[in-house]
Amino acid sequence: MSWRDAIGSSLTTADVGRTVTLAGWVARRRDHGGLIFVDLRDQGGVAQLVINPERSQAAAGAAHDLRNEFVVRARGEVVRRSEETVNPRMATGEIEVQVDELEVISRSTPLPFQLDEEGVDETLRIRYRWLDLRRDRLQRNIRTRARAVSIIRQEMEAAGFVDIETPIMGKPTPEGARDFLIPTRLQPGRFFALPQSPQIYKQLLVISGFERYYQIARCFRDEDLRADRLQELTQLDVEIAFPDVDELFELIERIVARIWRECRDVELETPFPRMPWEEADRRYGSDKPDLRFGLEIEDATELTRESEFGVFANAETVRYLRVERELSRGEIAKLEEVAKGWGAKGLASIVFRADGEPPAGIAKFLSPAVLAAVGRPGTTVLFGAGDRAEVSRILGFLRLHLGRELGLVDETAWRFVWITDFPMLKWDTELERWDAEHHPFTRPNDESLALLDSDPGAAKAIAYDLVGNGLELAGGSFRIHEPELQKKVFDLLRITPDEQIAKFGFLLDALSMGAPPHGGIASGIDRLCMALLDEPFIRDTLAFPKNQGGVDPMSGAPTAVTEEQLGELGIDVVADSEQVAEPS
RNA sequence: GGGGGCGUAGUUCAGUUGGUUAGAACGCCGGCCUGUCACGCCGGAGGUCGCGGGUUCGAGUCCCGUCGCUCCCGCCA
Repeated sequence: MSWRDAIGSSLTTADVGRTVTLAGWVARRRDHGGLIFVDLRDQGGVAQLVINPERSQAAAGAAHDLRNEFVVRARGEVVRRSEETVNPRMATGEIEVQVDELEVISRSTPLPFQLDEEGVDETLRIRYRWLDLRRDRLQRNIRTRARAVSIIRQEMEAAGFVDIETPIMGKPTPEGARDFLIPTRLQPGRFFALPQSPQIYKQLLVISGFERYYQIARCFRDEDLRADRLQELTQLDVEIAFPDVDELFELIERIVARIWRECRDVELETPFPRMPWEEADRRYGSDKPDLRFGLEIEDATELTRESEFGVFANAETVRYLRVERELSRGEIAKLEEVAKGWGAKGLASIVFRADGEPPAGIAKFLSPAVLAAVGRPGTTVLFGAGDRAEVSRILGFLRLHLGRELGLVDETAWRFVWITDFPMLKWDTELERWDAEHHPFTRPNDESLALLDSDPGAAKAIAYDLVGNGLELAGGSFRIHEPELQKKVFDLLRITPDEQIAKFGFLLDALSMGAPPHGGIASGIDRLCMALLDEPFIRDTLAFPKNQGGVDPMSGAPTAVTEEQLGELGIDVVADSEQVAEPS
């Protein structure tokens, strides 16, 4: 009787006394009594066996076929163990088991994709996520994430923080990201919103006397997804009374260092360096600089002020990147295309030849003194000219692009940095008004208080981000605890007194009833895990992610609902009928 | 809202200047194999080339439209 003939019934007869070799033991899972592989190929298949942790000497438990065709239960005695690893992927030859009993529990249909295959279509992977999660990589990710969260809780508890839940259904906030809205049958025509963050609640809790609050909170933002951005994210949310920057930084550093130590066996150097926002913007064109490579942005505004090149002479800012290579015309043209994709008008360049030939590109418009200042033999200089913020942004993107393209990034490095002294406001050119850089409750530093009247754009906030390898891993600020100052900032943001009361009246009330100075920080755990796990996609730090369109290909959510459901809520769907889904 | 890339078998992909019955690997099905370990060997099934239209004697290949996925810009207090 063959293995297959026996499917659906017990295999005990044919296999009693038979010796089979376990094709591998996944060492990482040894402590969990996890999966191992049993080679039963002489009977038509390879089995993956779950060892019962209580029976370390014997193989017992449910198992999956390597091709995931059968679930079997086996029982037997380990007859040989070997530390030798013959096959790096399977870790073969480690254990041999004398199987006494083998029973087929159930069988599987052929799988929609092979688990040892790379590059499987995203939608397919998410649609069959229960299979995808069987991959070693995903198993590692999810288990490591759990360990990281456990460490976070241990450290927060040890530091005396109180874990407090806040409502998921709250008040819509027109500021900031778009809200996910929730209608309710009891109040037709009215909506709750899912929290973008527990920001106001945590401030209220500190005002209540919970002077050290934390929560691992779900946050929701109805914005476009990216490789490193989710609509539904999990963050460590922290708020304290009488805040101290050093204390907050040390807390986060302690947690991050312990996570990297215990999950990656990497010893991070703490404290992390600090860099004012202006410096990050000037040197790296970013508020989340990737410090794993150099290629810093240089300034040439004054140098080229008298230039014959009108674009430079008239520009507010001229900055450049000097690449340590002579780029070809083709390469430069390609870079220009890429830069135009980011909104650049062009990309002026000069190639400084190592062989002494005269520099090519726009060199003829620049004086020898300028050329000598910016160029080195065997390099290419790429210029950005125009509005300061725009030049900074474009060259920042270009720097990252070149870092990747030219292989400048030290992939083995861990470079964390605190970015501090963010501007408090940014000018919204479209709406022609000031907008909060962080959020409207962010406290200006003492020197900036006076600037709120005279030069709001120059005001600096007590706000900070933790950046790791170019990813924003945490961010926070001190908050405004004086109702008068809060109103003043609302005024600056063009929120009318009526709106202030309608939207934030309860916060202003709370601030007026004895609010201590307070501030905090929040860290996106999904992105933290992304960095921790070297995952290029934040999706793979989650068990059940959605695709880039915000759809769950597994369940099909979001779906249309019935007329009855809509009727109860007092909702009419009036959107373009082409775009509205039919109820399923 | 905008830009780039992709869409061919269950999966990952190939498909030459447009040219006969669209290929490979893995997977699947049948057979053989008592030490395999990406097992091996023999045989087999499986494809509306995303969808619609057009050009052409002839379209997987060229053109237009459309849908989906993906990466990016905008957006993400």
